[in-house]
Amino acid sequence: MSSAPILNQETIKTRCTICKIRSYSFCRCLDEERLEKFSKISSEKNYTNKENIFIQNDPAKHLFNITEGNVKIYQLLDDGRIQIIGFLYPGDFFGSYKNNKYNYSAEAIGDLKTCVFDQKILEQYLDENPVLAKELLNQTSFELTVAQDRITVLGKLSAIERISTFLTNISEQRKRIGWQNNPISLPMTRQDIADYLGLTIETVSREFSNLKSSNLIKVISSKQIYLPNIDALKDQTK
Amino acid sequence: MSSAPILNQETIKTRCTICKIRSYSFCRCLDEERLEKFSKISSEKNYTNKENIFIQNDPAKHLFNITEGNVKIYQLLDDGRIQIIGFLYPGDFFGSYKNNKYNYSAEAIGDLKTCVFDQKILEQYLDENPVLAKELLNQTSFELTVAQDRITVLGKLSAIERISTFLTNISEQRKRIGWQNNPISLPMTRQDIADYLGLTIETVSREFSNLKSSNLIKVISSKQIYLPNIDALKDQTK
DNA sequence: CGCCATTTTGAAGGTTTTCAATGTCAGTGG
DNA sequence: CCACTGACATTGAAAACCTTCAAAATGGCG
Repeated sequence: MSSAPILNQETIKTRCTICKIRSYSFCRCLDEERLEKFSKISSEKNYTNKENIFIQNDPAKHLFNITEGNVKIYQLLDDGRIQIIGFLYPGDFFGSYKNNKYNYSAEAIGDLKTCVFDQKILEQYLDENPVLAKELLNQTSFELTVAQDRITVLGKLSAIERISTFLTNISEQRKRIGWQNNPISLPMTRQDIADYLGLTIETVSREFSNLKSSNLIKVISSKQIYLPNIDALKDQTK
Repeated sequence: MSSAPILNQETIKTRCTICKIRSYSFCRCLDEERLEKFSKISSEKNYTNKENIFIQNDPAKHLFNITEGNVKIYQLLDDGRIQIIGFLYPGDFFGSYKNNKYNYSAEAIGDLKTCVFDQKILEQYLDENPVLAKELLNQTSFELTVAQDRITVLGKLSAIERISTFLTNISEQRKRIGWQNNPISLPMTRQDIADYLGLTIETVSREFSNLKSSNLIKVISSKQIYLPNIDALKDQTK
Protein backbone atom coordinates (compact mmCIF):
# COMPACT_ATOMS: atom_id res chain seq x y z
CA MET A 1 0.00 0.00 0.00
CA SER A 2 1.40 3.41 -0.99
CA SER A 3 1.79 6.37 1.38
CA ALA A 4 -0.74 9.20 1.69
CA PRO A 5 -0.11 12.57 0.02
CA ILE A 6 0.91 15.48 2.25
CA LEU A 7 -0.84 18.85 2.19
CA ASN A 8 1.43 21.68 1.26
CA GLN A 9 0.04 24.69 3.11
CA GLU A 10 2.23 27.29 1.41
CA THR A 11 0.99 26.74 -2.10
CA ILE A 12 -2.69 25.89 -1.82
CA LYS A 13 -4.08 29.38 -2.29
CA THR A 14 -2.61 30.10 -5.66
CA ARG A 15 -2.08 26.63 -7.04
CA CYS A 16 -5.34 26.28 -8.96
CA THR A 17 -5.44 29.78 -10.44
CA ILE A 18 -1.98 29.40 -11.98
CA CYS A 19 -2.52 25.75 -13.02
CA LYS A 20 -1.47 25.35 -16.64
CA ILE A 21 -3.69 22.36 -17.43
CA ARG A 22 -6.88 23.62 -15.81
CA SER A 23 -8.65 24.16 -19.12
CA TYR A 24 -8.12 20.46 -19.96
CA SER A 25 -9.22 19.19 -16.57
CA PHE A 26 -12.54 18.62 -14.80
CA CYS A 27 -11.94 21.67 -12.60
CA ARG A 28 -12.33 23.97 -15.63
CA CYS A 29 -16.00 24.35 -14.69
CA LEU A 30 -15.19 26.29 -11.51
CA ASP A 31 -15.03 30.10 -11.42
CA GLU A 32 -12.25 32.05 -9.66
CA GLU A 33 -14.26 32.32 -6.46
CA ARG A 34 -14.99 28.62 -6.14
CA LEU A 35 -11.47 27.83 -7.20
CA GLU A 36 -10.03 29.32 -4.04
CA LYS A 37 -12.00 26.91 -1.86
CA PHE A 38 -11.19 24.15 -4.31
CA SER A 39 -7.46 24.79 -3.91
CA LYS A 40 -7.86 24.10 -0.22
CA ILE A 41 -9.29 20.63 -0.62
CA SER A 42 -6.48 19.49 -2.88
CA SER A 43 -2.76 19.10 -2.49
CA GLU A 44 0.23 18.50 -4.69
CA LYS A 45 2.18 15.28 -4.86
CA ASN A 46 5.01 14.35 -7.17
CA TYR A 47 6.43 11.01 -8.24
CA THR A 48 9.42 9.75 -10.17
CA ASN A 49 9.73 7.18 -12.96
CA LYS A 50 8.24 3.76 -12.14
CA GLU A 51 7.02 4.90 -8.75
CA ASN A 52 3.69 3.37 -7.71
CA ILE A 53 0.97 5.86 -6.90
CA PHE A 54 -1.31 3.14 -5.60
CA ILE A 55 -1.89 -0.61 -6.00
CA GLN A 56 -5.03 -2.41 -7.15
CA ASN A 57 -7.29 -3.36 -4.22
CA ASP A 58 -5.68 -0.82 -1.88
CA PRO A 59 -8.39 0.96 0.14
CA ALA A 60 -9.37 3.78 -2.24
CA LYS A 61 -8.83 7.06 -0.45
CA HIS A 62 -7.78 9.49 -3.15
CA LEU A 63 -8.50 10.84 -6.56
CA PHE A 64 -5.60 12.20 -8.63
CA ASN A 65 -5.31 14.71 -11.41
CA ILE A 66 -2.23 14.83 -13.63
CA THR A 67 -0.71 18.30 -13.94
CA GLU A 68 2.55 17.20 -15.56
CA GLY A 69 3.87 13.88 -16.86
CA ASN A 70 2.35 10.50 -17.70
CA VAL A 71 0.79 7.60 -15.83
CA LYS A 72 0.03 4.01 -16.72
CA ILE A 73 -2.87 2.27 -15.01
CA TYR A 74 -2.87 -1.53 -15.12
CA GLN A 75 -4.32 -4.72 -13.73
CA LEU A 76 -2.13 -7.63 -12.65
CA LEU A 77 -3.24 -11.28 -12.74
CA ASP A 78 -2.14 -13.80 -10.12
CA ASP A 79 0.35 -15.43 -12.46
CA GLY A 80 2.03 -12.14 -13.35
CA ARG A 81 0.24 -11.39 -16.58
CA ILE A 82 -0.34 -7.65 -16.91
CA GLN A 83 -2.92 -5.63 -18.79
CA ILE A 84 -2.42 -1.92 -19.12
CA ILE A 85 -5.84 -0.29 -18.95
CA GLY A 86 -4.67 3.08 -20.11
CA PHE A 87 -1.93 5.65 -20.51
CA LEU A 88 -2.90 8.95 -18.92
CA TYR A 89 -1.73 12.46 -19.77
CA PRO A 90 -1.93 15.96 -18.24
CA GLY A 91 -5.53 16.86 -17.42
CA ASP A 92 -6.60 13.22 -16.96
CA PHE A 93 -7.83 12.11 -13.56
CA PHE A 94 -7.53 8.67 -12.01
CA GLY A 95 -7.91 6.81 -8.72
CA SER A 96 -11.33 6.24 -7.34
CA TYR A 97 -14.12 8.68 -6.81
CA LYS A 98 -16.52 6.37 -5.02
CA ASN A 99 -15.47 2.70 -4.79
CA ASN A 100 -13.80 1.45 -1.64
CA LYS A 101 -10.98 -0.31 -3.50
CA TYR A 102 -8.86 0.88 -6.40
CA ASN A 103 -9.78 -1.08 -9.50
CA TYR A 104 -6.25 -0.91 -10.94
CA SER A 105 -2.68 -0.02 -10.04
CA ALA A 106 -1.13 3.28 -11.12
CA GLU A 107 2.50 3.98 -11.87
CA ALA A 108 4.38 7.08 -12.98
CA ILE A 109 6.05 7.05 -16.40
CA GLY A 110 8.92 9.53 -16.00
CA ASP A 111 8.61 12.49 -13.64
CA LEU A 112 5.05 13.16 -12.58
CA LYS A 113 3.18 15.98 -10.87
CA THR A 114 -0.31 15.36 -9.55
CA CYS A 115 -3.04 17.15 -7.72
CA VAL A 116 -4.57 14.94 -5.00
CA PHE A 117 -8.08 14.93 -3.53
CA ASP A 118 -9.37 13.06 -0.56
CA GLN A 119 -12.32 10.96 -1.70
CA LYS A 120 -14.59 11.87 1.20
CA ILE A 121 -13.75 15.57 1.16
CA LEU A 122 -14.24 15.73 -2.60
CA GLU A 123 -17.62 14.09 -2.24
CA GLN A 124 -18.68 16.70 0.29
CA TYR A 125 -17.45 19.42 -2.04
CA LEU A 126 -19.61 17.97 -4.81
CA ASP A 127 -22.70 18.42 -2.63
CA GLU A 128 -21.94 22.11 -2.31
CA ASN A 129 -20.90 22.50 -5.95
CA PRO A 130 -23.20 20.45 -8.16
CA VAL A 131 -21.61 21.97 -11.24
CA LEU A 132 -18.47 19.97 -10.45
CA ALA A 133 -20.48 16.77 -10.00
CA LYS A 134 -21.95 17.28 -13.46
CA GLU A 135 -18.53 17.95 -14.93
CA LEU A 136 -17.12 14.80 -13.31
CA LEU A 137 -20.08 12.91 -14.73
CA ASN A 138 -19.31 14.29 -18.19
CA GLN A 139 -15.69 13.32 -17.91
CA THR A 140 -16.48 9.86 -16.54
CA SER A 141 -19.00 9.28 -19.33
CA PHE A 142 -16.28 10.14 -21.80
CA GLU A 143 -13.83 7.78 -20.09
CA LEU A 144 -16.48 5.10 -20.42
CA THR A 145 -16.77 5.56 -24.19
CA VAL A 146 -12.97 5.36 -24.43
CA ALA A 147 -12.98 2.10 -22.46
CA GLN A 148 -15.77 0.72 -24.64
CA ASP A 149 -13.83 1.51 -27.79
CA ARG A 150 -10.87 -0.31 -26.29
CA ILE A 151 -13.04 -3.38 -25.71
CA THR A 152 -13.64 -3.53 -29.47
CA VAL A 153 -9.95 -3.01 -30.23
CA LEU A 154 -8.94 -5.90 -27.95
CA GLY A 155 -11.84 -8.14 -28.87
CA LYS A 156 -11.81 -7.87 -32.63
CA LEU A 157 -8.74 -6.20 -34.14
CA SER A 158 -5.64 -7.97 -35.45
CA ALA A 159 -2.15 -7.06 -34.27
CA ILE A 160 -1.44 -4.68 -37.15
CA GLU A 161 -4.86 -3.05 -36.70
CA ARG A 162 -4.26 -2.55 -32.98
CA ILE A 163 -0.88 -0.91 -33.54
CA SER A 164 -2.20 1.39 -36.27
CA THR A 165 -5.15 2.36 -34.08
CA PHE A 166 -2.79 3.02 -31.19
CA LEU A 167 -0.57 5.33 -33.25
CA THR A 168 -3.39 7.30 -34.87
CA ASN A 169 -5.19 7.65 -31.53
CA ILE A 170 -2.07 9.02 -29.87
CA SER A 171 -1.62 11.49 -32.70
CA GLU A 172 -5.20 12.70 -32.32
CA GLN A 173 -4.98 12.91 -28.56
CA ARG A 174 -1.83 15.04 -28.86
CA LYS A 175 -3.59 17.37 -31.23
CA ARG A 176 -6.46 17.70 -28.74
CA ILE A 177 -4.25 18.82 -25.87
CA GLY A 178 -2.26 21.09 -28.14
CA TRP A 179 0.95 19.10 -28.33
CA GLN A 180 3.03 18.26 -31.36
CA ASN A 181 1.10 15.49 -33.08
CA ASN A 182 3.62 14.49 -35.72
CA PRO A 183 6.17 13.16 -35.06
CA ILE A 184 4.70 11.77 -31.88
CA SER A 185 6.71 11.00 -28.78
CA LEU A 186 5.96 7.70 -27.06
CA PRO A 187 6.83 7.99 -23.35
CA MET A 188 6.18 4.27 -22.79
CA THR A 189 8.34 1.27 -23.73
CA ARG A 190 7.54 -1.35 -26.39
CA GLN A 191 6.67 -3.73 -23.57
CA ASP A 192 4.15 -1.20 -22.26
CA ILE A 193 2.60 -0.87 -25.72
CA ALA A 194 2.34 -4.66 -25.92
CA ASP A 195 0.70 -4.87 -22.50
CA TYR A 196 -1.66 -2.09 -23.51
CA LEU A 197 -2.71 -3.79 -26.74
CA GLY A 198 -2.94 -7.35 -25.44
CA LEU A 199 0.06 -8.46 -27.53
CA THR A 200 3.65 -9.55 -26.88
CA ILE A 201 6.62 -7.24 -27.28
CA GLU A 202 7.83 -9.36 -30.20
CA THR A 203 4.59 -8.92 -32.11
CA VAL A 204 4.65 -5.18 -31.48
CA SER A 205 8.24 -4.98 -32.69
CA ARG A 206 7.47 -7.02 -35.80
CA GLU A 207 4.48 -4.89 -36.72
CA PHE A 208 6.48 -1.71 -36.21
CA SER A 209 8.99 -3.17 -38.67
CA ASN A 210 6.21 -3.99 -41.13
CA LEU A 211 4.86 -0.44 -40.91
CA LYS A 212 8.41 0.82 -41.46
CA SER A 213 8.82 -1.23 -44.67
CA SER A 214 5.42 -0.01 -45.89
CA ASN A 215 6.61 3.56 -45.26
CA LEU A 216 3.66 4.18 -42.97
CA ILE A 217 5.89 5.14 -40.04
CA LYS A 218 9.43 6.42 -39.71
CA VAL A 219 11.19 5.54 -36.47
CA ILE A 220 13.30 8.63 -35.72
CA SER A 221 14.33 7.14 -32.42
CA SER A 222 12.61 4.29 -30.62
CA LYS A 223 10.39 6.81 -28.82
CA GLN A 224 9.97 9.33 -31.65
CA ILE A 225 7.71 8.14 -34.46
CA TYR A 226 6.95 10.13 -37.58
CA LEU A 227 3.74 9.36 -39.45
CA PRO A 228 4.30 10.32 -43.12
CA ASN A 229 0.78 9.41 -44.18
CA ILE A 230 -1.76 9.39 -41.38
CA ASP A 231 -4.68 8.72 -43.73
CA ALA A 232 -3.02 5.60 -45.10
CA LEU A 233 -2.23 4.54 -41.53
CA LYS A 234 -5.88 5.00 -40.61
CA ASP A 235 -6.83 2.65 -43.44
CA GLN A 236 -4.85 -0.03 -41.57
CA THR A 237 -6.96 0.39 -38.45
CA LYS A 238 -9.91 -1.74 -39.57
CA MET B 1 -31.98 5.94 -37.29
CA SER B 2 -34.59 4.65 -34.87
CA SER B 3 -37.84 6.42 -34.03
CA ALA B 4 -38.36 8.66 -30.98
CA PRO B 5 -40.27 7.37 -27.96
CA ILE B 6 -43.78 8.69 -27.35
CA LEU B 7 -44.93 10.13 -24.02
CA ASN B 8 -47.77 8.17 -22.50
CA GLN B 9 -49.74 10.78 -20.56
CA GLU B 10 -51.99 8.32 -18.75
CA THR B 11 -49.33 6.46 -16.88
CA ILE B 12 -46.70 9.04 -16.00
CA LYS B 13 -47.95 9.93 -12.54
CA THR B 14 -47.81 6.50 -11.00
CA ARG B 15 -45.23 4.77 -13.14
CA CYS B 16 -42.16 5.45 -10.99
CA THR B 17 -43.76 4.78 -7.62
CA ILE B 18 -44.88 1.30 -8.66
CA CYS B 19 -41.69 0.53 -10.59
CA LYS B 20 -40.41 -2.89 -9.56
CA ILE B 21 -36.75 -2.31 -10.38
CA ARG B 22 -36.40 1.14 -8.85
CA SER B 23 -34.21 -0.08 -6.01
CA TYR B 24 -31.69 -1.42 -8.57
CA SER B 25 -31.74 1.68 -10.72
CA PHE B 26 -30.15 5.14 -10.54
CA CYS B 27 -33.54 6.67 -9.66
CA ARG B 28 -33.49 4.94 -6.26
CA CYS B 29 -31.93 8.10 -4.82
CA LEU B 30 -35.14 10.12 -5.33
CA ASP B 31 -37.79 10.49 -2.61
CA GLU B 32 -41.53 10.15 -3.29
CA GLU B 33 -41.93 13.87 -3.79
CA ARG B 34 -39.18 14.22 -6.39
CA LEU B 35 -40.30 11.01 -8.02
CA GLU B 36 -43.56 12.56 -9.16
CA LYS B 37 -41.76 15.23 -11.14
CA PHE B 38 -39.32 12.57 -12.33
CA SER B 39 -42.16 10.45 -13.71
CA LYS B 40 -43.13 13.38 -15.89
CA ILE B 41 -39.77 13.68 -17.63
CA SER B 42 -39.72 10.01 -18.57
CA SER B 43 -41.88 7.79 -20.72
CA GLU B 44 -42.26 4.12 -21.39
CA LYS B 45 -41.19 2.37 -24.55
CA ASN B 46 -41.25 -1.33 -25.34
CA TYR B 47 -39.40 -3.40 -27.91
CA THR B 48 -39.49 -6.96 -29.22
CA ASN B 49 -36.73 -9.48 -29.84
CA LYS B 50 -33.91 -8.24 -32.14
CA GLU B 51 -35.47 -4.81 -32.45
CA ASN B 52 -32.94 -1.99 -32.62
CA ILE B 53 -33.30 0.69 -29.97
CA PHE B 54 -30.72 2.90 -31.64
CA ILE B 55 -27.73 2.59 -33.95
CA GLN B 56 -24.12 3.65 -33.32
CA ASN B 57 -23.44 7.22 -34.50
CA ASP B 58 -27.13 8.16 -34.49
CA PRO B 59 -27.59 11.62 -32.98
CA ALA B 60 -27.82 10.81 -29.27
CA LYS B 61 -31.13 12.14 -27.99
CA HIS B 62 -32.16 9.68 -25.29
CA LEU B 63 -31.10 7.75 -22.24
CA PHE B 64 -32.81 4.44 -21.49
CA ASN B 65 -33.41 2.44 -18.35
CA ILE B 66 -34.35 -1.24 -18.53
CA THR B 67 -37.42 -2.14 -16.48
CA GLU B 68 -37.89 -5.61 -17.94
CA GLY B 69 -35.91 -7.78 -20.35
CA ASN B 70 -32.38 -7.75 -21.75
CA VAL B 71 -30.36 -5.61 -24.13
CA LYS B 72 -27.14 -6.11 -26.00
CA ILE B 73 -24.99 -3.11 -26.86
CA TYR B 74 -22.41 -3.57 -29.61
CA GLN B 75 -20.04 -1.93 -32.04
CA LEU B 76 -19.90 -2.88 -35.70
CA LEU B 77 -16.77 -2.58 -37.87
CA ASP B 78 -16.93 -1.62 -41.55
CA ASP B 79 -16.30 -5.19 -42.70
CA GLY B 80 -19.11 -6.62 -40.58
CA ARG B 81 -17.10 -7.76 -37.57
CA ILE B 82 -19.07 -7.20 -34.41
CA GLN B 83 -18.02 -6.69 -30.81
CA ILE B 84 -20.64 -6.88 -28.10
CA ILE B 85 -19.74 -4.32 -25.45
CA GLY B 86 -22.18 -5.60 -22.88
CA PHE B 87 -25.35 -7.45 -22.00
CA LEU B 88 -27.67 -5.31 -19.93
CA TYR B 89 -30.31 -6.35 -17.43
CA PRO B 90 -33.20 -4.72 -15.52
CA GLY B 91 -32.01 -1.64 -13.65
CA ASP B 92 -29.16 -0.95 -16.10
CA PHE B 93 -29.21 2.25 -18.08
CA PHE B 94 -27.79 2.84 -21.55
CA GLY B 95 -27.81 5.35 -24.39
CA SER B 96 -25.96 8.60 -24.03
CA TYR B 97 -26.15 11.09 -21.25
CA LYS B 98 -23.97 13.77 -22.79
CA ASN B 99 -22.28 12.86 -26.09
CA ASN B 100 -23.88 13.97 -29.32
CA LYS B 101 -23.56 10.53 -30.93
CA TYR B 102 -24.33 7.09 -29.55
CA ASN B 103 -21.07 5.22 -29.04
CA TYR B 104 -22.68 1.82 -29.76
CA SER B 105 -25.81 0.20 -31.15
CA ALA B 106 -28.44 -1.29 -28.84
CA GLU B 107 -30.76 -4.19 -29.57
CA ALA B 108 -33.44 -5.96 -27.55
CA ILE B 109 -32.90 -9.61 -26.59
CA GLY B 110 -36.42 -10.95 -26.22
CA ASP B 111 -39.27 -8.71 -25.08
CA LEU B 112 -38.05 -5.48 -23.54
CA LYS B 113 -39.58 -2.68 -21.48
CA THR B 114 -37.67 0.55 -21.05
CA CYS B 115 -38.04 3.89 -19.41
CA VAL B 116 -36.88 6.71 -21.72
CA PHE B 117 -35.42 10.13 -20.91
CA ASP B 118 -34.72 13.01 -23.21
CA GLN B 119 -31.05 13.90 -22.89
CA LYS B 120 -31.59 17.65 -22.68
CA ILE B 121 -34.53 17.44 -20.28
CA LEU B 122 -32.68 15.02 -18.05
CA GLU B 123 -29.72 17.36 -17.94
CA GLN B 124 -31.95 20.20 -16.81
CA TYR B 125 -33.46 17.94 -14.18
CA LEU B 126 -29.95 17.18 -12.90
CA ASP B 127 -29.37 20.88 -12.29
CA GLU B 128 -32.43 21.00 -10.04
CA ASN B 129 -31.67 17.65 -8.39
CA PRO B 130 -27.94 17.36 -7.78
CA VAL B 131 -28.52 14.17 -5.81
CA LEU B 132 -29.44 12.46 -9.08
CA ALA B 133 -26.32 13.81 -10.77
CA LYS B 134 -24.23 12.27 -8.01
CA GLU B 135 -26.06 8.97 -8.32
CA LEU B 136 -25.56 8.93 -12.08
CA LEU B 137 -21.88 9.63 -11.45
CA ASN B 138 -21.71 6.69 -9.03
CA GLN B 139 -23.37 4.41 -11.51
CA THR B 140 -21.21 5.59 -14.41
CA SER B 141 -18.06 5.15 -12.31
CA PHE B 142 -19.16 1.60 -11.65
CA GLU B 143 -19.83 1.00 -15.34
CA LEU B 144 -16.31 2.25 -15.98
CA THR B 145 -14.78 -0.32 -13.62
CA VAL B 146 -16.80 -3.04 -15.34
CA ALA B 147 -15.50 -1.90 -18.73
CA GLN B 148 -11.93 -1.81 -17.42
CA ASP B 149 -12.22 -5.36 -16.12
CA ARG B 150 -13.45 -6.40 -19.54
CA ILE B 151 -10.37 -4.84 -21.13
CA THR B 152 -8.24 -7.24 -19.09
CA VAL B 153 -10.45 -10.21 -19.97
CA LEU B 154 -10.17 -9.49 -23.69
CA GLY B 155 -6.52 -8.47 -23.61
CA LYS B 156 -5.04 -11.23 -21.53
CA LEU B 157 -7.32 -14.23 -20.89
CA SER B 158 -7.42 -17.44 -22.93
CA ALA B 159 -10.64 -18.82 -24.40
CA ILE B 160 -11.39 -21.14 -21.47
CA GLU B 161 -10.60 -18.37 -18.99
CA ARG B 162 -12.94 -15.96 -20.77
CA ILE B 163 -15.82 -18.45 -20.76
CA SER B 164 -15.34 -19.33 -17.09
CA THR B 165 -15.18 -15.64 -16.18
CA PHE B 166 -18.32 -15.02 -18.19
CA LEU B 167 -20.28 -17.76 -16.42
CA THR B 168 -19.17 -16.87 -12.89
CA ASN B 169 -19.79 -13.16 -13.54
CA ILE B 170 -23.32 -13.88 -14.73
CA SER B 171 -23.97 -15.99 -11.66
CA GLU B 172 -22.78 -13.20 -9.38
CA GLN B 173 -24.74 -10.56 -11.23
CA ARG B 174 -27.91 -12.63 -10.87
CA LYS B 175 -27.35 -12.95 -7.16
CA ARG B 176 -26.95 -9.17 -6.95
CA ILE B 177 -30.31 -8.43 -8.54
CA GLY B 178 -32.00 -11.18 -6.57
CA TRP B 179 -32.52 -13.67 -9.37
CA GLN B 180 -31.84 -17.36 -9.38
CA ASN B 181 -28.08 -17.63 -9.70
CA ASN B 182 -27.75 -21.38 -10.23
CA PRO B 183 -28.71 -22.75 -12.67
CA ILE B 184 -28.31 -19.56 -14.67
CA SER B 185 -30.40 -18.68 -17.68
CA LEU B 186 -28.53 -17.28 -20.68
CA PRO B 187 -30.89 -15.11 -22.72
CA MET B 188 -28.29 -14.64 -25.46
CA THR B 189 -27.17 -17.09 -28.18
CA ARG B 190 -23.77 -18.81 -28.40
CA GLN B 191 -22.93 -16.42 -31.22
CA ASP B 192 -23.68 -13.50 -28.90
CA ILE B 193 -21.42 -14.97 -26.23
CA ALA B 194 -18.66 -15.37 -28.81
CA ASP B 195 -19.05 -11.77 -29.98
CA TYR B 196 -19.02 -10.65 -26.37
CA LEU B 197 -15.82 -12.52 -25.53
CA GLY B 198 -13.92 -11.79 -28.74
CA LEU B 199 -14.04 -15.44 -29.85
CA THR B 200 -15.78 -17.49 -32.55
CA ILE B 201 -18.92 -19.49 -31.94
CA GLU B 202 -16.95 -22.69 -32.56
CA THR B 203 -14.44 -21.90 -29.84
CA VAL B 204 -17.23 -21.06 -27.40
CA SER B 205 -19.00 -24.32 -28.21
CA ARG B 206 -15.80 -26.35 -27.83
CA GLU B 207 -15.00 -24.81 -24.45
CA PHE B 208 -18.54 -25.42 -23.25
CA SER B 209 -17.99 -29.06 -24.20
CA ASN B 210 -14.68 -29.12 -22.32
CA LEU B 211 -16.32 -27.68 -19.21
CA LYS B 212 -19.03 -30.30 -19.56
CA SER B 213 -16.51 -33.18 -19.65
CA SER B 214 -14.73 -31.69 -16.61
CA ASN B 215 -18.09 -31.61 -14.81
CA LEU B 216 -17.74 -27.89 -14.22
CA ILE B 217 -21.01 -27.12 -15.99
CA LYS B 218 -24.14 -29.09 -16.76
CA VAL B 219 -26.06 -27.94 -19.84
CA ILE B 220 -29.69 -28.44 -18.84
CA SER B 221 -30.79 -26.86 -22.09
CA SER B 222 -28.68 -24.68 -24.36
CA LYS B 223 -29.83 -21.62 -22.40
CA GLN B 224 -29.98 -23.14 -18.91
CA ILE B 225 -26.59 -23.85 -17.38
CA TYR B 226 -26.07 -25.44 -13.99
CA LEU B 227 -22.78 -24.77 -12.20
CA PRO B 228 -22.13 -27.73 -9.87
CA ASN B 229 -18.91 -26.30 -8.45
CA ILE B 230 -18.62 -22.55 -8.76
CA ASP B 231 -15.37 -22.39 -6.80
CA ALA B 232 -13.69 -24.85 -9.15
CA LEU B 233 -15.06 -22.86 -12.08
CA LYS B 234 -13.58 -19.71 -10.60
CA ASP B 235 -10.19 -21.41 -10.51
CA GLN B 236 -10.43 -21.62 -14.31
CA THR B 237 -10.84 -17.87 -14.64
CA LYS B 238 -7.15 -17.00 -14.29
C1' DC C 1 -43.31 -35.19 -38.05
C1' DG C 2 -40.37 -32.37 -40.55
C1' DC C 3 -38.22 -28.06 -41.18
C1' DC C 4 -34.82 -24.61 -40.19
C1' DA C 5 -32.03 -22.22 -37.09
C1' DT C 6 -28.68 -23.12 -33.83
C1' DT C 7 -25.13 -25.77 -31.92
C1' DT C 8 -21.59 -29.20 -31.94
C1' DT C 9 -17.71 -31.62 -33.83
C1' DG C 10 -13.77 -32.44 -37.14
C1' DA C 11 -9.68 -31.25 -39.82
C1' DA C 12 -6.73 -27.88 -41.82
C1' DG C 13 -4.76 -23.41 -41.77
C1' DG C 14 -3.15 -18.96 -39.99
C1' DT C 15 -1.88 -15.53 -36.68
C1' DT C 16 0.30 -14.74 -32.59
C1' DT C 17 3.10 -16.59 -28.96
C1' DT C 18 7.08 -18.73 -27.15
C1' DC C 19 11.79 -19.52 -26.85
C1' DA C 20 16.21 -18.13 -28.28
C1' DA C 21 19.64 -15.26 -30.21
C1' DT C 22 21.23 -11.03 -32.01
C1' DG C 23 21.31 -6.05 -32.36
C1' DT C 24 21.13 -1.19 -30.61
C1' DC C 25 21.92 2.51 -27.68
C1' DA C 26 22.91 5.32 -23.63
C1' DG C 27 25.62 5.52 -19.68
C1' DT C 28 29.99 4.32 -17.16
C1' DG C 29 34.59 3.58 -16.22
C1' DG C 30 39.17 2.24 -17.70
C1' DC D 1 38.37 7.69 -26.67
C1' DC D 2 36.67 3.36 -26.65
C1' DA D 3 35.35 -0.92 -24.57
C1' DC D 4 32.01 -2.67 -21.39
C1' DT D 5 27.58 -3.09 -19.34
C1' DG D 6 22.69 -3.58 -18.99
C1' DA D 7 18.24 -2.35 -20.51
C1' DC D 8 15.54 -2.28 -24.41
C1' DA D 9 14.38 -3.65 -29.09
C1' DT D 10 14.57 -6.57 -33.20
C1' DT D 11 14.71 -10.83 -35.75
C1' DG D 12 14.30 -15.97 -36.48
C1' DA D 13 12.27 -20.57 -36.03
C1' DA D 14 9.10 -23.64 -33.93
C1' DA D 15 4.95 -24.36 -31.40
C1' DA D 16 0.42 -23.27 -29.60
C1' DC D 17 -4.02 -21.57 -29.75
C1' DC D 18 -7.75 -20.03 -32.07
C1' DT D 19 -9.99 -19.51 -36.50
C1' DT D 20 -11.77 -21.04 -40.79
C1' DC D 21 -14.14 -24.09 -43.59
C1' DA D 22 -17.03 -28.05 -43.72
C1' DA D 23 -20.25 -31.39 -42.13
C1' DA D 24 -23.15 -33.55 -38.79
C1' DA D 25 -26.23 -33.26 -34.81
C1' DT D 26 -29.62 -31.15 -31.92
C1' DG D 27 -33.75 -28.95 -30.71
C1' DG D 28 -37.57 -25.76 -30.85
C1' DC D 29 -41.78 -24.87 -33.29
C1' DG D 30 -45.04 -24.87 -37.00
